[in-house]
Amino acid sequence: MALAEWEQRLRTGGYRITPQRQLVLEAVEKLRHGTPEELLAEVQRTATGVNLSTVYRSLEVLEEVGLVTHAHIGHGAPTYHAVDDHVHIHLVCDSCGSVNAVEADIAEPFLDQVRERTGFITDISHVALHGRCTNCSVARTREAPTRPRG
Amino acid sequence: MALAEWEQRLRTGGYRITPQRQLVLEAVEKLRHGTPEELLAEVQRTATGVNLSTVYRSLEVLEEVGLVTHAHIGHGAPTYHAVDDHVHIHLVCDSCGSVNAVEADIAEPFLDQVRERTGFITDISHVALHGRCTNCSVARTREAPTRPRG
DNA sequence: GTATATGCAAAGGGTTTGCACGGTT
DNA sequence: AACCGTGCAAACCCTTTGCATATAC
Repeated sequence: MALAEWEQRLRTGGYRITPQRQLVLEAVEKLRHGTPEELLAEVQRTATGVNLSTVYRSLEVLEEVGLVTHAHIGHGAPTYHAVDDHVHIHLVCDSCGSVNAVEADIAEPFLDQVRERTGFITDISHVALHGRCTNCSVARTREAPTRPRG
Repeated sequence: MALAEWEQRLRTGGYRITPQRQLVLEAVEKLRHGTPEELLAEVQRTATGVNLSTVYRSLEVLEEVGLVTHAHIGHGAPTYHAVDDHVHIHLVCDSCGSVNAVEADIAEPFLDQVRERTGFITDISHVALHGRCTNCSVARTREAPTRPRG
């Protein structure tokens, strides 16, 4: 039988096909985005014996062969998602902690300019942008908002 | 005698003037940018007894009253700098780890657009952007570059 | 004198690593 | 059979916290 896409990718990268890697990939696809801990929880619904370090190692391999990516949203663990997912920029409010999103393509002119000036090719979705959401910037004109670390 | 600017700021914020806070602030200004560990080392050139947790607490207070800010550049500790410093965006290469910078104001049109669409006010210098520097994106057309975690 | 800051040590979250065992090829 | 991948436990980095003591006000 024909190998599935993900199997091909692993093979081509010189990696083996293992149940753990398959489960981690399926967890990423099912949850659409998740931290290593969250993915472990999902994986363990099927296979309780899987270890957190295996999830980390699997994610590293899956990312290496282009099946998943990760983004840094909050200050904690990164979130992983399947590569075919819709690309967006996360906007994290340093005041209330809320997370909003905008289409990544509105950054294109800016990123083109960065590349012209420096040659740097930016993966804008890799890290969330920080600042103040509408509510908190309005509130700020009245009184100091809450202040989580940034 | 007149209180220095930094003393005023602390007072106004309801904080006390302490040698530790002064030393941490001076370390930030001297190094121009540094991680908590690096700042501790600098502080300890003058006062060996100062503790790392005091540096963290001092930075938090100094940031609260607007004397310092921090930015997330690499994956490790954040770097602190004086508020009057030149504002720039850091560009971190996920392939070779190099860090470049561009003027923050080239992002203005983009950030205006983000605000129009979402109301979100972005502090673009707070987190470094990730991607590939000139060298590594050229090299990539020939062979796979090194791959530090992003 | 009283509230705040500090030092110390311990704990915390997230991640990586060494090693022996088990599974894939 | 050879090697890669896994589980486990320990270690790691960075940061926060509880508590007793010291210090700025």
